Amino acid sequence: MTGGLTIGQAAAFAGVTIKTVRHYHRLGLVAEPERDGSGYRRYRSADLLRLVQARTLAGAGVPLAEIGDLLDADPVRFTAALDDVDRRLTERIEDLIARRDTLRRLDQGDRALLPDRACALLDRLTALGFAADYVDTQREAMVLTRALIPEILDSFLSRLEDWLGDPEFVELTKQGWDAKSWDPEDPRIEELAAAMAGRLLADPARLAMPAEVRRRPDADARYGVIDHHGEDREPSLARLNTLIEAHLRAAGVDVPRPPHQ
Amino acid sequence: MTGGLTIGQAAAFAGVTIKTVRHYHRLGLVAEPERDGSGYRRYRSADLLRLVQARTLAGAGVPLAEIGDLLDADPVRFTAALDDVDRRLTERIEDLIARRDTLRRLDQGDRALLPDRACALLDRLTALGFAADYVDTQREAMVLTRALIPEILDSFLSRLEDWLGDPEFVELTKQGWDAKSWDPEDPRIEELAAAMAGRLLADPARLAMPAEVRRRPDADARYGVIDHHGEDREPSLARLNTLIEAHLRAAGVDVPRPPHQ
DNA sequence: GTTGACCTTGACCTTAGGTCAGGGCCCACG
DNA sequence: CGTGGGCCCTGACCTAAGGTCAAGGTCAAC
Repeated sequence: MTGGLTIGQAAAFAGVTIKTVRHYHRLGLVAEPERDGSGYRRYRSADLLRLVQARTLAGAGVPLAEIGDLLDADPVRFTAALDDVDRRLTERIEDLIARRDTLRRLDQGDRALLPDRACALLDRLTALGFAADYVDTQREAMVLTRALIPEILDSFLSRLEDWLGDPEFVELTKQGWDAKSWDPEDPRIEELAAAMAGRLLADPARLAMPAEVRRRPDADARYGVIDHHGEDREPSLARLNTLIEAHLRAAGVDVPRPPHQ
Repeated sequence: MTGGLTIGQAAAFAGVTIKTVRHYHRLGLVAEPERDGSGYRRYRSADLLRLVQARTLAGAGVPLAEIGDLLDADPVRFTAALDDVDRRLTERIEDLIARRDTLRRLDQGDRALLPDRACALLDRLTALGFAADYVDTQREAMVLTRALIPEILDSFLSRLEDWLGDPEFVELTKQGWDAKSWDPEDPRIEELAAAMAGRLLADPARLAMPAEVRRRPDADARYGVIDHHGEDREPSLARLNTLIEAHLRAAGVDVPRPPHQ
Protein backbone atom coordinates (compact mmCIF):
# COMPACT_ATOMS: atom_id res chain seq x y z
CA MET A 1 0.00 0.00 0.00
CA THR A 2 2.00 2.94 -1.27
CA GLY A 3 -0.93 5.37 -0.89
CA GLY A 4 -1.86 8.28 -3.09
CA LEU A 5 -2.47 8.82 -6.75
CA THR A 6 0.25 8.79 -9.38
CA ILE A 7 0.88 11.94 -11.32
CA GLY A 8 -1.07 10.60 -14.28
CA GLN A 9 -4.14 9.94 -12.16
CA ALA A 10 -3.89 13.24 -10.32
CA ALA A 11 -3.54 15.09 -13.60
CA ALA A 12 -6.48 13.27 -15.15
CA PHE A 13 -8.66 13.88 -12.11
CA ALA A 14 -7.76 17.54 -11.97
CA GLY A 15 -8.28 17.86 -15.70
CA VAL A 16 -4.77 18.92 -16.67
CA THR A 17 -1.82 17.21 -18.34
CA ILE A 18 1.07 15.55 -16.54
CA LYS A 19 3.36 18.15 -17.98
CA THR A 20 1.24 20.90 -16.53
CA VAL A 21 1.42 19.37 -13.08
CA ARG A 22 5.21 19.19 -13.23
CA HIS A 23 5.28 22.73 -14.55
CA TYR A 24 3.27 23.90 -11.55
CA HIS A 25 5.68 22.10 -9.24
CA ARG A 26 8.67 23.78 -10.83
CA LEU A 27 7.07 27.19 -10.52
CA GLY A 28 6.36 26.44 -6.87
CA LEU A 29 2.67 27.00 -7.36
CA VAL A 30 1.77 23.53 -6.10
CA ALA A 31 4.14 21.88 -3.62
CA GLU A 32 5.78 18.62 -4.66
CA PRO A 33 4.07 15.67 -2.94
CA GLU A 34 6.03 12.90 -1.31
CA ARG A 35 7.68 10.25 -3.44
CA ASP A 36 7.24 6.52 -3.13
CA GLY A 37 10.04 3.97 -3.09
CA SER A 38 10.52 4.28 -6.84
CA GLY A 39 10.76 8.03 -6.80
CA TYR A 40 7.25 8.42 -8.20
CA ARG A 41 5.24 11.36 -6.91
CA ARG A 42 2.23 10.25 -4.85
CA TYR A 43 -0.69 12.65 -4.59
CA ARG A 44 -3.10 12.71 -1.69
CA SER A 45 -6.43 14.48 -1.58
CA ALA A 46 -4.93 17.69 -0.17
CA ASP A 47 -2.45 17.79 -3.08
CA LEU A 48 -5.24 17.18 -5.53
CA LEU A 49 -7.27 19.96 -3.94
CA ARG A 50 -4.44 22.41 -4.36
CA LEU A 51 -3.99 21.29 -7.95
CA VAL A 52 -7.67 21.83 -8.66
CA GLN A 53 -7.57 25.28 -7.11
CA ALA A 54 -4.52 26.22 -9.14
CA ARG A 55 -6.05 24.90 -12.34
CA THR A 56 -9.25 26.82 -11.72
CA LEU A 57 -7.42 30.10 -11.26
CA ALA A 58 -5.13 29.43 -14.21
CA GLY A 59 -8.15 28.59 -16.31
CA ALA A 60 -9.66 31.92 -15.36
CA GLY A 61 -6.60 33.66 -16.73
CA VAL A 62 -4.64 34.35 -13.57
CA PRO A 63 -0.91 34.36 -14.39
CA LEU A 64 0.78 31.30 -12.94
CA ALA A 65 3.34 33.45 -11.18
CA GLU A 66 0.59 34.91 -9.01
CA ILE A 67 -1.40 31.80 -8.22
CA GLY A 68 0.89 30.48 -5.49
CA ASP A 69 0.69 33.67 -3.47
CA LEU A 70 -2.99 33.98 -4.19
CA LEU A 71 -3.87 30.56 -2.81
CA ASP A 72 -1.95 31.31 0.35
CA ALA A 73 -3.45 34.77 0.77
CA ASP A 74 -6.20 35.93 3.07
CA PRO A 75 -9.67 36.50 1.57
CA VAL A 76 -9.24 40.26 1.28
CA ARG A 77 -6.07 40.04 -0.79
CA PHE A 78 -7.59 37.17 -2.71
CA THR A 79 -10.59 39.25 -3.73
CA ALA A 80 -8.45 42.25 -4.60
CA ALA A 81 -6.20 40.12 -6.75
CA LEU A 82 -9.17 38.60 -8.54
CA ASP A 83 -10.49 42.08 -9.27
CA ASP A 84 -7.14 43.00 -10.72
CA VAL A 85 -7.08 39.95 -12.94
CA ASP A 86 -10.60 40.72 -14.06
CA ARG A 87 -9.55 44.22 -15.06
CA ARG A 88 -6.59 42.94 -17.09
CA LEU A 89 -8.75 40.34 -18.75
CA THR A 90 -11.33 42.93 -19.72
CA GLU A 91 -8.60 45.13 -21.16
CA ARG A 92 -7.31 42.25 -23.22
CA ILE A 93 -10.78 41.40 -24.48
CA GLU A 94 -11.36 44.96 -25.58
CA ASP A 95 -8.02 45.00 -27.31
CA LEU A 96 -8.85 41.85 -29.24
CA ILE A 97 -12.24 43.22 -30.21
CA ALA A 98 -10.57 46.35 -31.52
CA ARG A 99 -8.19 44.18 -33.53
CA ARG A 100 -11.06 42.27 -34.98
CA ASP A 101 -12.74 45.50 -35.98
CA THR A 102 -9.58 46.61 -37.72
CA LEU A 103 -9.47 43.30 -39.48
CA ARG A 104 -13.05 43.59 -40.66
CA ARG A 105 -12.31 46.93 -42.17
CA LEU A 106 -9.64 45.20 -44.26
CA ASP A 107 -11.85 42.64 -45.96
CA GLN A 108 -12.17 44.41 -49.30
CA GLY A 109 -9.82 42.27 -51.37
CA ASP A 110 -6.94 44.24 -52.83
CA ARG A 111 -8.57 47.43 -51.56
CA ALA A 112 -7.65 46.47 -48.04
CA LEU A 113 -6.05 49.00 -45.72
CA LEU A 114 -8.04 51.95 -47.06
CA PRO A 115 -11.34 53.63 -46.17
CA ASP A 116 -14.27 53.56 -48.59
CA ARG A 117 -13.76 57.08 -49.84
CA ALA A 118 -10.26 56.22 -51.01
CA CYS A 119 -11.49 53.07 -52.75
CA ALA A 120 -14.13 55.07 -54.59
CA LEU A 121 -11.48 57.46 -55.78
CA LEU A 122 -9.33 54.63 -57.06
CA ASP A 123 -12.30 53.25 -58.97
CA ARG A 124 -12.85 56.67 -60.46
CA LEU A 125 -9.23 56.79 -61.59
CA THR A 126 -9.68 53.52 -63.43
CA ALA A 127 -12.94 54.76 -64.97
CA LEU A 128 -11.18 57.88 -66.19
CA GLY A 129 -8.79 55.73 -68.13
CA PHE A 130 -5.68 55.90 -66.00
CA ALA A 131 -3.26 53.01 -66.39
CA ALA A 132 -3.61 50.16 -63.90
CA ASP A 133 -0.09 50.66 -62.56
CA TYR A 134 -0.79 54.35 -62.02
CA VAL A 135 -3.83 53.42 -59.95
CA ASP A 136 -1.70 50.94 -58.03
CA THR A 137 0.84 53.61 -57.26
CA GLN A 138 -1.87 55.99 -56.07
CA ARG A 139 -3.27 53.27 -53.85
CA GLU A 140 0.16 52.72 -52.34
CA ALA A 141 0.52 56.44 -51.75
CA MET A 142 -2.80 56.42 -49.94
CA VAL A 143 -1.76 53.52 -47.75
CA LEU A 144 1.44 55.35 -46.89
CA THR A 145 -0.46 58.54 -46.14
CA ARG A 146 -2.89 56.77 -43.90
CA ALA A 147 -0.03 55.23 -41.98
CA LEU A 148 2.36 58.16 -41.85
CA ILE A 149 0.12 61.24 -41.62
CA PRO A 150 -3.44 59.98 -41.17
CA GLU A 151 -4.70 63.45 -40.30
CA ILE A 152 -4.12 64.68 -43.84
CA LEU A 153 -5.58 61.72 -45.68
CA ASP A 154 -8.88 63.51 -46.09
CA SER A 155 -7.35 66.64 -47.57
CA PHE A 156 -5.10 64.45 -49.73
CA LEU A 157 -8.21 62.78 -51.12
CA SER A 158 -10.03 66.09 -51.54
CA ARG A 159 -7.17 67.52 -53.51
CA LEU A 160 -7.12 64.49 -55.76
CA GLU A 161 -10.89 64.70 -56.30
CA ASP A 162 -10.48 68.33 -57.14
CA TRP A 163 -7.79 67.66 -59.69
CA LEU A 164 -9.83 64.94 -61.32
CA GLY A 165 -12.53 67.52 -62.03
CA ASP A 166 -10.10 69.32 -64.34
CA PRO A 167 -10.00 67.44 -67.69
CA GLU A 168 -6.88 69.25 -68.82
CA PHE A 169 -5.01 68.31 -65.68
CA VAL A 170 -6.19 64.70 -66.05
CA GLU A 171 -4.78 64.66 -69.55
CA LEU A 172 -1.49 66.14 -68.39
CA THR A 173 -1.24 63.59 -65.60
CA LYS A 174 -1.74 60.72 -68.03
CA GLN A 175 1.01 62.12 -70.21
CA GLY A 176 3.15 62.48 -67.11
CA TRP A 177 2.70 58.80 -66.37
CA ASP A 178 3.75 57.99 -69.91
CA ALA A 179 6.98 59.82 -69.18
CA LYS A 180 8.03 56.70 -67.29
CA SER A 181 9.24 55.24 -70.56
CA TRP A 182 11.00 58.39 -71.71
CA ASP A 183 14.65 59.14 -71.25
CA PRO A 184 15.14 61.21 -68.07
CA GLU A 185 16.79 63.88 -70.22
CA ASP A 186 13.93 64.06 -72.70
CA PRO A 187 13.10 67.77 -73.20
CA ARG A 188 9.40 66.95 -73.25
CA ILE A 189 9.67 66.40 -69.49
CA GLU A 190 10.45 70.04 -68.94
CA GLU A 191 7.51 71.08 -71.10
CA LEU A 192 5.20 68.82 -69.17
CA ALA A 193 6.48 70.11 -65.86
CA ALA A 194 5.87 73.67 -66.89
CA ALA A 195 2.36 72.87 -68.11
CA MET A 196 1.43 70.97 -64.96
CA ALA A 197 2.87 73.59 -62.65
CA GLY A 198 0.93 76.24 -64.55
CA ARG A 199 -2.27 74.28 -64.18
CA LEU A 200 -1.65 73.78 -60.48
CA LEU A 201 -0.89 77.43 -59.94
CA ALA A 202 -4.12 78.40 -61.72
CA ASP A 203 -5.86 77.82 -58.40
CA PRO A 204 -3.36 78.11 -55.55
CA ALA A 205 -5.97 77.09 -52.99
CA ARG A 206 -5.60 73.61 -54.39
CA LEU A 207 -2.03 73.55 -53.21
CA ALA A 208 -2.59 74.70 -49.66
CA MET A 209 -0.73 72.51 -47.24
CA PRO A 210 -3.02 71.42 -44.43
CA ALA A 211 -2.01 73.09 -41.20
CA GLU A 212 -2.11 69.79 -39.33
CA VAL A 213 1.02 68.59 -41.05
CA ARG A 214 3.09 71.31 -39.48
CA ARG A 215 2.31 70.02 -36.02
CA ARG A 216 4.29 66.85 -36.56
CA PRO A 217 7.96 67.38 -35.88
CA ASP A 218 9.15 65.26 -38.80
CA ALA A 219 6.27 66.16 -41.08
CA ASP A 220 8.52 67.12 -43.97
CA ALA A 221 10.30 63.81 -43.93
CA ARG A 222 7.03 61.92 -43.80
CA TYR A 223 5.49 64.03 -46.52
CA GLY A 224 8.57 63.58 -48.67
CA VAL A 225 8.39 59.83 -48.48
CA ILE A 226 4.78 59.89 -49.69
CA ASP A 227 5.33 62.54 -52.31
CA HIS A 228 8.27 60.76 -53.86
CA HIS A 229 6.86 57.27 -53.57
CA GLY A 230 7.72 55.21 -56.62
CA GLU A 231 10.26 57.62 -57.98
CA ASP A 232 13.24 55.52 -57.08
CA ARG A 233 12.03 53.03 -59.67
CA GLU A 234 11.34 55.68 -62.34
CA PRO A 235 14.04 58.31 -62.84
CA SER A 236 12.00 60.18 -65.42
CA LEU A 237 9.16 60.65 -63.00
CA ALA A 238 11.60 61.77 -60.33
CA ARG A 239 12.87 64.40 -62.70
CA LEU A 240 9.37 65.48 -63.68
CA ASN A 241 8.41 65.88 -60.05
CA THR A 242 11.57 67.78 -59.20
CA LEU A 243 10.94 70.20 -62.02
CA ILE A 244 7.32 70.75 -61.01
CA GLU A 245 8.37 71.40 -57.44
CA ALA A 246 10.96 73.89 -58.64
CA HIS A 247 8.28 75.75 -60.58
CA LEU A 248 6.00 75.82 -57.58
CA ARG A 249 8.72 77.01 -55.24
CA ALA A 250 9.65 79.70 -57.73
CA ALA A 251 6.04 80.81 -57.57
CA GLY A 252 6.21 81.05 -53.79
CA VAL A 253 4.45 77.80 -52.87
CA ASP A 254 5.61 76.13 -49.64
CA VAL A 255 6.58 72.68 -50.85
CA PRO A 256 7.97 70.51 -48.10
CA ARG A 257 11.57 69.60 -48.70
CA PRO A 258 12.75 66.39 -47.07
CA PRO A 259 15.69 66.99 -44.72
CA HIS A 260 18.96 65.97 -46.28
CA GLN A 261 19.46 62.35 -45.36
CA MET B 1 23.10 61.49 -50.83
CA THR B 2 22.83 58.02 -49.41
CA GLY B 3 19.05 57.91 -49.97
CA GLY B 4 16.40 56.24 -47.88
CA LEU B 5 15.41 56.27 -44.25
CA THR B 6 17.37 54.63 -41.48
CA ILE B 7 15.80 51.82 -39.55
CA GLY B 8 14.95 54.14 -36.70
CA GLN B 9 13.10 56.53 -38.98
CA ALA B 10 11.35 53.76 -40.85
CA ALA B 11 10.27 52.15 -37.59
CA ALA B 12 9.02 55.45 -36.20
CA PHE B 13 7.12 56.28 -39.36
CA ALA B 14 5.54 52.86 -39.53
CA GLY B 15 4.72 52.99 -35.83
CA VAL B 16 6.74 49.99 -34.69
CA THR B 17 9.99 49.51 -32.82
CA ILE B 18 13.38 48.96 -34.43
CA LYS B 19 13.48 45.53 -32.91
CA THR B 20 10.18 44.68 -34.52
CA VAL B 21 11.46 45.70 -37.95
CA ARG B 22 14.51 43.48 -37.59
CA HIS B 23 12.27 40.70 -36.33
CA TYR B 24 10.16 40.98 -39.46
CA HIS B 25 13.30 40.84 -41.59
CA ARG B 26 14.50 37.71 -39.86
CA LEU B 27 11.12 36.03 -40.37
CA GLY B 28 11.25 36.99 -44.02
CA LEU B 29 8.00 38.86 -43.78
CA VAL B 30 9.55 42.11 -45.01
CA ALA B 31 12.58 41.89 -47.28
CA GLU B 32 15.83 43.44 -46.10
CA PRO B 33 16.44 46.78 -47.82
CA GLU B 34 19.81 47.70 -49.28
CA ARG B 35 22.60 48.80 -47.00
CA ASP B 36 24.61 51.99 -47.27
CA GLY B 37 28.39 52.22 -47.08
CA SER B 38 28.35 51.78 -43.30
CA GLY B 39 26.21 48.70 -43.39
CA TYR B 40 23.13 50.60 -42.23
CA ARG B 41 19.80 49.52 -43.68
CA ARG B 42 18.27 52.19 -45.92
CA TYR B 43 14.49 52.13 -46.39
CA ARG B 44 12.75 53.55 -49.41
CA SER B 45 9.06 54.21 -49.79
CA ALA B 46 8.33 50.74 -51.16
CA ASP B 47 10.03 49.19 -48.13
CA LEU B 48 8.09 51.45 -45.82
CA LEU B 49 4.87 50.52 -47.59
CA ARG B 50 5.52 46.85 -47.04
CA LEU B 51 6.36 47.51 -43.42
CA VAL B 52 3.12 49.41 -42.93
CA GLN B 53 1.12 46.62 -44.54
CA ALA B 54 2.80 44.02 -42.36
CA ARG B 55 2.26 46.08 -39.22
CA THR B 56 -1.40 46.56 -40.05
CA LEU B 57 -2.00 42.85 -40.48
CA ALA B 58 0.05 41.99 -37.40
CA GLY B 59 -1.89 44.58 -35.43
CA ALA B 60 -5.10 42.92 -36.51
CA GLY B 61 -3.87 39.67 -35.04
CA VAL B 62 -2.63 37.85 -38.11
CA PRO B 63 0.21 35.50 -37.09
CA LEU B 64 3.52 36.81 -38.40
CA ALA B 65 4.27 33.50 -40.08
CA GLU B 66 1.32 34.05 -42.41
CA ILE B 67 1.76 37.69 -43.23
CA GLY B 68 4.52 37.25 -45.81
CA ASP B 69 2.47 34.84 -47.91
CA LEU B 70 -0.61 36.92 -47.39
CA LEU B 71 0.92 40.11 -48.74
CA ASP B 72 2.12 38.26 -51.81
CA ALA B 73 -1.19 36.51 -52.38
CA ASP B 74 -3.97 37.28 -54.81
CA PRO B 75 -7.09 39.02 -53.51
CA VAL B 76 -9.13 35.83 -53.22
CA ARG B 77 -6.63 34.08 -51.00
CA PHE B 78 -6.14 37.31 -49.12
CA THR B 79 -9.82 37.60 -48.30
CA ALA B 80 -10.10 33.95 -47.36
CA ALA B 81 -7.12 34.26 -45.04
CA LEU B 82 -8.59 37.33 -43.40
CA ASP B 83 -11.82 35.45 -42.78
CA ASP B 84 -9.85 32.69 -41.16
CA VAL B 85 -8.02 35.10 -38.90
CA ASP B 86 -11.31 36.72 -37.98
CA ARG B 87 -12.70 33.37 -36.98
CA ARG B 88 -9.73 32.58 -34.77
CA LEU B 89 -9.87 35.98 -33.18
CA THR B 90 -13.55 35.57 -32.38
CA GLU B 91 -12.87 32.19 -30.86
CA ARG B 92 -10.17 33.67 -28.68
CA ILE B 93 -12.40 36.53 -27.58
CA GLU B 94 -15.14 34.14 -26.59
CA ASP B 95 -12.64 32.04 -24.69
CA LEU B 96 -11.44 35.05 -22.75
CA ILE B 97 -14.98 36.12 -21.98
CA ALA B 98 -15.70 32.65 -20.67
CA ARG B 99 -12.61 32.90 -18.49
CA ARG B 100 -13.73 36.21 -17.13
CA ASP B 101 -17.12 34.75 -16.30
CA THR B 102 -15.43 31.93 -14.43
CA LEU B 103 -13.39 34.47 -12.60
CA ARG B 104 -16.40 36.49 -11.60
CA ARG B 105 -18.01 33.44 -10.14
CA LEU B 106 -14.94 33.13 -7.89
CA ASP B 107 -15.15 36.53 -6.24
CA GLN B 108 -16.65 35.38 -2.96
CA GLY B 109 -13.55 35.58 -0.80
CA ASP B 110 -12.69 32.25 0.79
CA ARG B 111 -15.90 30.82 -0.60
CA ALA B 112 -14.44 30.95 -4.06
CA LEU B 113 -14.68 27.96 -6.33
CA LEU B 114 -18.16 26.95 -5.19
CA PRO B 115 -21.71 27.72 -6.30
CA ASP B 116 -24.09 29.66 -4.08
CA ARG B 117 -25.97 26.63 -2.88
CA ALA B 118 -22.80 25.12 -1.49
CA CYS B 119 -21.87 28.35 0.24
CA ALA B 120 -25.28 28.52 1.87
CA LEU B 121 -24.80 24.99 3.16
CA LEU B 122 -21.42 25.87 4.62
CA ASP B 123 -22.99 28.84 6.41
CA ARG B 124 -25.64 26.56 7.77
CA LEU B 125 -22.99 24.18 9.10
CA THR B 126 -21.40 27.05 10.98
CA ALA B 127 -24.78 28.17 12.31
CA LEU B 128 -25.47 24.64 13.54
CA GLY B 129 -22.36 24.86 15.67
CA PHE B 130 -19.94 22.72 13.69
CA ALA B 131 -16.27 23.44 14.31
CA ALA B 132 -14.58 25.82 11.86
CA ASP B 133 -12.09 23.21 10.71
CA TYR B 134 -14.92 20.77 10.06
CA VAL B 135 -16.58 23.37 7.85
CA ASP B 136 -13.25 23.93 6.10
CA THR B 137 -12.91 20.25 5.42
CA GLN B 138 -16.45 20.09 4.04
CA ARG B 139 -15.68 23.05 1.79
CA GLU B 140 -12.60 21.28 0.50
CA ALA B 141 -14.61 18.16 -0.15
CA MET B 142 -17.08 20.23 -2.16
CA VAL B 143 -14.32 21.78 -4.23
CA LEU B 144 -12.93 18.34 -4.93
CA THR B 145 -16.37 17.03 -5.84
CA ARG B 146 -17.02 19.90 -8.19
CA ALA B 147 -13.71 19.24 -9.90
CA LEU B 148 -13.69 15.46 -9.96
CA ILE B 149 -17.35 14.47 -10.38
CA PRO B 150 -19.29 17.69 -11.01
CA GLU B 151 -22.41 15.80 -12.04
CA ILE B 152 -22.95 14.53 -8.51
CA LEU B 153 -22.31 17.79 -6.70
CA ASP B 154 -26.02 18.49 -6.52
CA SER B 155 -26.89 15.14 -5.03
CA PHE B 156 -23.92 15.46 -2.70
CA LEU B 157 -25.34 18.74 -1.44
CA SER B 158 -28.87 17.33 -1.22
CA ARG B 159 -27.68 14.44 0.89
CA LEU B 160 -25.85 16.80 3.19
CA GLU B 161 -28.94 19.01 3.51
CA ASP B 162 -30.99 15.96 4.29
CA TRP B 163 -28.62 14.81 7.02
CA LEU B 164 -28.59 18.25 8.59
CA GLY B 165 -32.34 17.94 9.07
CA ASP B 166 -31.75 15.06 11.47
CA PRO B 167 -30.66 16.50 14.86
CA GLU B 168 -29.47 13.16 16.11
CA PHE B 169 -27.24 12.68 13.09
CA VAL B 170 -25.88 16.21 13.48
CA GLU B 171 -24.98 15.40 17.05
CA LEU B 172 -23.29 12.17 16.04
CA THR B 173 -21.32 13.93 13.35
CA LYS B 174 -20.03 16.51 15.81
CA GLN B 175 -18.92 13.71 18.10
CA GLY B 176 -17.30 12.04 15.12
CA TRP B 177 -15.31 15.17 14.45
CA ASP B 178 -14.19 15.19 18.08
CA ALA B 179 -12.81 11.74 17.46
CA LYS B 180 -9.89 13.44 15.71
CA SER B 181 -8.25 13.88 19.08
CA TRP B 182 -8.93 10.35 20.24
CA ASP B 183 -6.57 7.47 19.99
CA PRO B 184 -7.30 5.48 16.81
CA GLU B 185 -7.84 2.41 18.97
CA ASP B 186 -10.31 4.09 21.30
CA PRO B 187 -13.33 1.76 21.65
CA ARG B 188 -15.69 4.74 21.49
CA ILE B 189 -14.91 4.94 17.80
CA GLU B 190 -16.58 1.61 17.21
CA GLU B 191 -19.62 2.68 19.14
CA LEU B 192 -19.88 5.87 17.15
CA ALA B 193 -19.50 4.01 13.87
CA ALA B 194 -22.30 1.65 14.80
CA ALA B 195 -24.57 4.50 15.83
CA MET B 196 -23.90 6.51 12.71
CA ALA B 197 -24.31 3.53 10.41
CA GLY B 198 -27.60 2.74 12.12
CA ARG B 199 -28.80 6.26 11.61
CA LEU B 200 -27.79 6.19 7.97
CA LEU B 201 -29.49 2.86 7.39
CA ALA B 202 -32.70 4.19 8.92
CA ASP B 203 -33.47 5.68 5.55
CA PRO B 204 -31.57 3.81 2.84
CA ALA B 205 -32.80 6.24 0.17
CA ARG B 206 -30.37 8.73 1.68
CA LEU B 207 -27.52 6.48 0.71
CA ALA B 208 -28.47 5.85 -2.88
CA MET B 209 -25.49 6.35 -5.14
CA PRO B 210 -26.41 8.58 -8.07
CA ALA B 211 -26.46 6.60 -11.27
CA GLU B 212 -24.31 9.19 -13.06
CA VAL B 213 -21.25 8.18 -11.10
CA ARG B 214 -21.26 4.74 -12.61
CA ARG B 215 -20.82 6.13 -16.07
CA ARG B 216 -17.33 7.37 -15.34
CA PRO B 217 -14.79 4.62 -15.81
CA ASP B 218 -12.71 5.60 -12.78
CA ALA B 219 -15.64 6.77 -10.69
CA ASP B 220 -14.67 4.64 -7.70
CA ALA B 221 -11.21 6.12 -7.57
CA ARG B 222 -12.54 9.65 -7.85
CA TYR B 223 -15.22 9.02 -5.27
CA GLY B 224 -12.68 7.47 -2.92
CA VAL B 225 -10.46 10.52 -3.05
CA ILE B 226 -13.34 12.75 -2.05
CA ASP B 227 -14.75 10.39 0.53
CA HIS B 228 -11.44 9.94 2.27
CA HIS B 229 -10.30 13.53 1.98
CA GLY B 230 -8.52 14.66 5.12
CA GLU B 231 -8.18 11.20 6.58
CA ASP B 232 -4.49 10.95 5.86
CA ARG B 233 -4.04 13.67 8.46
CA GLU B 234 -6.39 12.07 11.00
CA PRO B 235 -5.99 8.34 11.58
CA SER B 236 -8.91 8.23 14.01
CA LEU B 237 -11.26 9.62 11.40
CA ALA B 238 -9.93 7.16 8.88
CA ARG B 239 -10.75 4.34 11.23
CA LEU B 240 -14.19 5.75 11.98
CA ASN B 241 -14.97 5.98 8.30
CA THR B 242 -13.67 2.51 7.60
CA LEU B 243 -15.87 1.06 10.32
CA ILE B 244 -18.95 2.90 9.10
CA GLU B 245 -18.35 1.67 5.57
CA ALA B 246 -17.97 -1.88 6.84
CA HIS B 247 -21.34 -1.61 8.59
CA LEU B 248 -22.97 -0.25 5.46
CA ARG B 249 -21.49 -2.93 3.25
CA ALA B 250 -22.62 -5.58 5.71
CA ALA B 251 -26.14 -4.18 5.32
CA GLY B 252 -25.90 -4.53 1.56
CA VAL B 253 -25.16 -0.93 0.62
CA ASP B 254 -23.01 -0.42 -2.46
CA VAL B 255 -20.14 1.65 -1.12
CA PRO B 256 -17.51 2.41 -3.75
CA ARG B 257 -14.19 0.86 -2.89
CA PRO B 258 -11.17 2.58 -4.37
CA PRO B 259 -9.07 0.25 -6.52
CA HIS B 260 -5.99 -1.00 -4.73
CA GLN B 261 -3.29 1.56 -5.36
C1' DG C 1 38.27 65.36 -30.40
C1' DT C 2 34.99 63.75 -27.84
C1' DT C 3 30.18 63.15 -26.37
C1' DG C 4 25.82 61.23 -27.24
C1' DA C 5 22.58 59.42 -30.43
C1' DC C 6 22.12 56.05 -33.67
C1' DC C 7 23.37 51.71 -35.97
C1' DT C 8 25.24 46.62 -36.14
C1' DT C 9 25.05 41.59 -34.45
C1' DG C 10 24.23 38.00 -31.14
C1' DA C 11 22.57 35.80 -27.01
C1' DC C 12 19.29 35.24 -23.60
C1' DC C 13 14.40 36.33 -21.35
C1' DT C 14 9.35 36.29 -21.31
C1' DT C 15 4.01 32.67 -20.97
C1' DA C 16 2.30 28.35 -20.35
C1' DG C 17 3.38 24.69 -21.26
C1' DG C 18 4.55 20.80 -25.65
C1' DT C 19 7.78 17.63 -27.56
C1' DC C 20 11.69 14.77 -27.69
C1' DA C 21 15.42 11.89 -25.84
C1' DG C 22 17.24 8.60 -22.79
C1' DG C 23 16.39 5.85 -19.08
C1' DG C 24 13.85 3.49 -14.82
C1' DC C 25 9.74 0.93 -12.72
C1' DC C 26 6.07 -2.29 -12.83
C1' DC C 27 2.49 -5.42 -14.41
C1' DA C 28 0.84 -8.98 -17.34
C1' DC C 29 1.32 -12.48 -20.74
C1' DG C 30 3.62 -16.27 -22.69
C1' DC D 1 11.70 -16.05 -16.41
C1' DG D 2 11.85 -12.67 -19.59
C1' DT D 3 9.92 -9.43 -22.38
C1' DG D 4 6.58 -5.97 -24.20
C1' DG D 5 3.91 -2.06 -23.22
C1' DG D 6 2.54 1.53 -20.23
C1' DC D 7 3.65 4.44 -16.85
C1' DC D 8 7.13 7.36 -14.58
C1' DC D 9 11.72 10.20 -14.13
C1' DT D 10 14.84 14.29 -15.67
C1' DG D 11 16.60 17.61 -18.79
C1' DA D 12 16.95 20.16 -23.08
C1' DC D 13 14.91 22.54 -26.59
C1' DC D 14 10.56 24.66 -29.02
C1' DT D 15 6.63 27.86 -29.53
C1' DA D 16 4.91 33.99 -30.68
C1' DA D 17 6.24 38.35 -30.77
C1' DG D 18 9.32 40.62 -29.64
C1' DG D 19 12.28 43.00 -25.13
C1' DT D 20 16.64 43.52 -22.99
C1' DC D 21 21.49 43.44 -22.60
C1' DA D 22 26.24 43.49 -24.27
C1' DA D 23 29.94 44.88 -27.09
C1' DG D 24 31.22 47.48 -30.63
C1' DG D 25 30.97 50.65 -35.18
C1' DT D 26 29.23 55.30 -37.25
C1' DC D 27 27.77 59.87 -37.47
C1' DA D 28 26.75 64.77 -36.53
C1' DA D 29 27.44 68.35 -33.44
C1' DC D 30 29.75 71.02 -29.91
